[in-house]
Amino acid sequence: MSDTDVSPSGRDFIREMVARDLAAGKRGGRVVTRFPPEPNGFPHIGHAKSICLNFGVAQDFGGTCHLRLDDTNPETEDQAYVEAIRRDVRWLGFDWGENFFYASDYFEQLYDFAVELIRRGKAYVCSLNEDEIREYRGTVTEPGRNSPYRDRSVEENLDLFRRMRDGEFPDGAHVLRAKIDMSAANMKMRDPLLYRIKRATHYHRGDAWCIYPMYDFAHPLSDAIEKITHSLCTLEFENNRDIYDWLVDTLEVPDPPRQTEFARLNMTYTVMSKRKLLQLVERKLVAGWDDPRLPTLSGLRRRGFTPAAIRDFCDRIGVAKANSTVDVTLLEHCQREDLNVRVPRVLCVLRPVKVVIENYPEDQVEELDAPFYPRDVPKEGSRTVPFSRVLYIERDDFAEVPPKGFHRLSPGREVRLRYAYIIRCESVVKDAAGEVIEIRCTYDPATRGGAAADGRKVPGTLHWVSAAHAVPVEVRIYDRLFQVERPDLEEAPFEELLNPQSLETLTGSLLEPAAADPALGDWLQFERQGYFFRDPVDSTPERLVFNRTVALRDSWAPEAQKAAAPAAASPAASASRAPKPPKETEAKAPEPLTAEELEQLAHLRGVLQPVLDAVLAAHPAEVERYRSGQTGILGFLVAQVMKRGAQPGGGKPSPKLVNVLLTQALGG
RNA sequence: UGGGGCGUCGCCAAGCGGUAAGGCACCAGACUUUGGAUCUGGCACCCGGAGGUUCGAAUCCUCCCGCCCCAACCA
Repeated sequence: MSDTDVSPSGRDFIREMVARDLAAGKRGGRVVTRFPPEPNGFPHIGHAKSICLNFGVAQDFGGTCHLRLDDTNPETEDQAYVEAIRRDVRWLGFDWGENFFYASDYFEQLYDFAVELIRRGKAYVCSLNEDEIREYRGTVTEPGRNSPYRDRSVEENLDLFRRMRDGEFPDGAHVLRAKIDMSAANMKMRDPLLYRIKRATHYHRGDAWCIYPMYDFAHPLSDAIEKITHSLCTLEFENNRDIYDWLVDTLEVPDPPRQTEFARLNMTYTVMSKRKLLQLVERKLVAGWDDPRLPTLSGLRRRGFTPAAIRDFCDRIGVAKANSTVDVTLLEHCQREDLNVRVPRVLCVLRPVKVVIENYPEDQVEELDAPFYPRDVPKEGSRTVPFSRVLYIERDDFAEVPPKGFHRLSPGREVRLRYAYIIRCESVVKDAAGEVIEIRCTYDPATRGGAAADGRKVPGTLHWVSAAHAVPVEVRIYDRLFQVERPDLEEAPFEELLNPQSLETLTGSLLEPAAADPALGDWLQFERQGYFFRDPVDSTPERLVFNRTVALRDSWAPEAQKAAAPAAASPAASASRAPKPPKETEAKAPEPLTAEELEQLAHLRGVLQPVLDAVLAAHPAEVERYRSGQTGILGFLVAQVMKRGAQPGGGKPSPKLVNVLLTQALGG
């Protein structure tokens, strides 16, 4: 990208900052970012925000973005997570090229940095135990006390640190600490720990090390090693920035990277913390990391969410510093928008009820033409659907006693079967329990294809399948995992918060035969239902399994609610939305003009009259709005006059006087 | 409580002293062989609150209120 893209107002405050840095000639015009996950869990959509940001900023400014595993704690990390991270970043559509790194590959350099810190008298080996360290740290309101080991000589520190590395001491015997300030107001600066002794096998380095650097030490220096220019992280690291700066400055790292924080993503009806996700998986409240109800990228992928939709979502939520929780309906909207324009429509009856067309010949089968796409989707393609005497329609599409506003089938009413015929319900057959098990209908042979030749209006169109031709499939209807909007704010156990309807498995669904063809692709829209994705794990040619990615918008659902609970709709709800009285614009006592100003005013009026007239003439709408009481717009008009009204002498007119003149001109 | 950050529509979010963008959600209507899609219109006289500066304040100043983060040998 060229310099012309360095605009003062970017898409977000981070891009603005990068643009400013570039414009100021900082960092030799380079932009290098990094996505630095710890491989201790599966990436989720919150990570996607960070991935899109880091790779996106690099892309926008012609820079590069590294993928670096921040693997400094061997106890929680695993190679399996590394694979998941690599796969998911790639799946999202980003490419780190050659720039794939492990912080653990820097352990030797990091060790050297630590030695250098000791040499400069800026780090020491502390032999307090964990509890003592905590105690010496003080509290948020009281300063800490210096460790008794703080003044060890450089030689002693060098020797001890060397022996820590050599494995001469048991775990926890010593730590390396930065020598900063035990009374710092920022708790993070009270001699933070840099290294701890930990005999654990590292998934990547094996047993090569028994001391491991802490995040606060490893992260900034890994950034420095990779010559990162902009280190973007989430808000909870704001306090850590002081250490970051202290380290790169104390070690005199050339052209040091700088850290900038942004708000992490939260989303309604789900949890995002690794701890809670892990808990859901371990307690088997979900089927695994790739459970389609989880916000993990593997879960979303299995559910049928697409990289394009997730990237679009990340674009739309923005990047800012305010903690926020994004409405999951935005994600759903992005997904529908992506699939709408490219997915074939087919007919699938999720919960079937039998329909017999009494006047349709027993053994007749017709092949009816049906396009895959509606007229507003610019794609071609069609198939035929078999029609016969015995069909199935959706159970919900029939009501013996139709609620108000019901457009579907009920006794005596007509309805259109999509691409087929208009039928009328003549009677129903019930079982012993009184449940409708069969709907008896007649069809109108003159309506083949679904069009009523006589122009008669049919209120509803239903999806259907032919009993003899339909393919049985399994359909998994996924819904929000939690029934509360903000589960992260609740203290109740998961069991009470989870949505019992988050998964409904339908084993008796019936798919039209042509739709079983895998050549149609992995995504299908089941008309009037939603977008579905062939389950990549359980679906086989013999037993098709579809996951509902997202339902279609349903403008009947809210109506149906009202119809079901008519008494609940009280007019009281609307009362609170009564029109507010217009705010009293306190007519500030017009500040009296001085005699001098009065004199100027007369003069100004003479000079400015043409300008005033021109401005008022040029902005009739604004004038109208002013006259109708929207007086705030006066500022706009003043600005217009100021712009055009440079006086002959060159000086700008006094805005105060322009204000007065305008007010008068407007009839004030 | 000391320090750091943040408060603009139900949810996100622009705004950088001169007419409160946009999206999602919601509501109404048009169109419709998906109660889908699309289109049109409606949704903040007001920016956490109170003062102040200014011709003019969401933007500047002062005070106050609320929320988040920090006292792991986690990241």
